[in-house]
Amino acid sequence: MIRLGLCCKFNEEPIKFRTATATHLLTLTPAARAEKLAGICRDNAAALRAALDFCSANGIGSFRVNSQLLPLKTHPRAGYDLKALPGGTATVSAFKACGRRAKSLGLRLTFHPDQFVLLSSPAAGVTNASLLELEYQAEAAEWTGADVINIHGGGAYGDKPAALRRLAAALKRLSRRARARLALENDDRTYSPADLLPFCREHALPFVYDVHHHRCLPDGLTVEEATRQALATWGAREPLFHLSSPRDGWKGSDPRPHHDYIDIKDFPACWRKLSITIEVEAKAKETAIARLRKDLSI
DNA sequence: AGCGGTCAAGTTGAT
DNA sequence: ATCAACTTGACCGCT
Repeated sequence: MIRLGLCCKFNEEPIKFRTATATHLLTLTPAARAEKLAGICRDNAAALRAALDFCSANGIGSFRVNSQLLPLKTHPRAGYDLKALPGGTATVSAFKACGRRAKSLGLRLTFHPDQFVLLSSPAAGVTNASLLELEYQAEAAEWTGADVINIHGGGAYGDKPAALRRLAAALKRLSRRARARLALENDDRTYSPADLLPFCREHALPFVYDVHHHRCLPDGLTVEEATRQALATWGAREPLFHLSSPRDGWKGSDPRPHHDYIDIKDFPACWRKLSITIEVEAKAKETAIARLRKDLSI
């Protein structure tokens, strides 16, 4: 019933995704730069394949793909087209093979663009860069069969309704494949479930419910009520939720940093019998999922 | 092999 | 003013 999801990387299992820095790449000749990027992308396709097989063999039903799968893909000066890199066509094929592999294993894949992807920003440059990044991730999602690209509401800029209006306008600029995968998640600073659920209903966007963020930024909704409303935004699709525990406990000075493991007391009782994906945001990664499976007896 | 400085990007709130 | 936090420390040049 419950599908547990691993986020981006491994704790003990030696599967690594590579990246690169723009500063270094820009010191290289164009040919050397292309070779370097080609090698990283090829290795990352192999790492993704290994990640899928590991998840399948270890009771992990979902894997979140790192935004740096194709590092610096949309960087203004170091950006590139994978197909134009040496061996790029074969690497695209390798990503598509990952998609077939995930499907045959029954694994769900997701993307979670990082904090710089903001569709509510008043700065046109920020929005444009965000749209470009979302289109890159949508293409990678299409290759690999990922069905969700999950982002936050972004900043409030002193006027939350105005920020949400800009977000709504930006949605119209997305391609079909990006728009069809987009989901919105509550954060722990600015956008609570109560802020985003009406917006998601209005724009037919699924809502990714992060219960840790909700406990850090409460809004009057109970966990049960937020859960119920979040489920409804997914229609026939499998809902996606997030779970983590506070590093220093709920009475610590800052409840937001994530713990290595999930404290089973933080697992909402009302989630137990749902058919959902729960992405486990615990720093001990697959080790934490193994422990949580034990605690849940699944 | 190991160490330390560095790394594309935005926004918020605690210090 | 600085800094940590956010899905994640990893890369790179030097010794």
